[in-house]
Amino acid sequence: MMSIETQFENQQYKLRQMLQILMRTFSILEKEGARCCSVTLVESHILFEVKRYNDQKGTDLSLNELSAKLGVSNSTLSRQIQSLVDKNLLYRTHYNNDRRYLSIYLTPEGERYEKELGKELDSYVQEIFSNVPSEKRMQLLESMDVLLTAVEKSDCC
Amino acid sequence: MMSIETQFENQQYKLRQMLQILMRTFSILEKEGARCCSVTLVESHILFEVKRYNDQKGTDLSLNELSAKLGVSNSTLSRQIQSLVDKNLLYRTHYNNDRRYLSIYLTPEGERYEKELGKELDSYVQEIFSNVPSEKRMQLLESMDVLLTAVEKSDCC
DNA sequence: TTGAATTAATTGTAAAATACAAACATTGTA
DNA sequence: TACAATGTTTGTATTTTACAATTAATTCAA
Repeated sequence: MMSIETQFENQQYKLRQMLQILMRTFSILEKEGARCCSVTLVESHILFEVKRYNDQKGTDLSLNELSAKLGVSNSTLSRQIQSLVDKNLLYRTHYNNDRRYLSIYLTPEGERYEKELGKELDSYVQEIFSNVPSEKRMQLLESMDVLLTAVEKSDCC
Repeated sequence: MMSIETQFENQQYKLRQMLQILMRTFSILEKEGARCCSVTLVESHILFEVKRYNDQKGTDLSLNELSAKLGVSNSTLSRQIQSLVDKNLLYRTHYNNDRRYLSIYLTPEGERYEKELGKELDSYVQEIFSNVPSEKRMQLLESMDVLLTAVEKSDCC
């Protein structure tokens, strides 16, 4: 009979393994989806995050904030943004109240691309979701929500 | 009142978004964990996958199989493996029954590294899991399992 | 109010990762 | 035995990346 502590450790271990496998699988899908829309993985992450941030917060995102969210260095991000500006997918101007900061937001074409990318990913997720027994679907969504909330509460993330 | 179809679409959309955010967060943790153990992200994925495959299947992994699992080209993987062999973390020999294939497996030191990496990630997951209400934990584990099973069934993955 | 310290972003540079195509090695087959 | 097929490696060029130094804007303090 396992002790409560051991059970807890096992659960964590299992969760970690599942997360690892899931992450890898999904990152491959993301790469493929991005390829289809002729952007790189990081570029797709930028488009996604800029869109999400603008929608949710109603304000623009600075380079510093974005690089922290994406886990890349400022210099890398600066060049990636340049590339997206060149492709006419992003606007980048200086924030008027403090001209050190950037205001980054999507061009109309950037919006289209972001939507396109999302659809590409949705089609993968659709397939996966269709393989989830229908009686488990609500539970899955709820659990993912619980997990995300926990992630947001955690200092490590 | 939403139609059933629209509800279904919304669920997928939500699942996709949650997966995207989760993936990004977790990949940053993985990067950090790998850094701590002075390997790159891809190297850590190699160690993880080789270990997992050997444990589960009891046979060694070929380069072709591994590159498909990790979503990188053969040439990239070949060099990454070389680097891990140089660091004495991987063995790479030719499979005797068909000497075209490689047998890849962890050295004792590789095993230690893999375990170390796992612990690093476990500590992150531990924190996240501790922020999941205890009455939701079993459900979360079950849901992740369901999701993984669905992923494995899906052609796109 | 001016100059130093602080903060945000960019750029110079070098190293690492990556993919494609060609080459190499081994095995299967006509 | 020749040659097609399969798995891996290597040549090459491109891309990505980070660190450190630089530039630009702001804040703070004497």
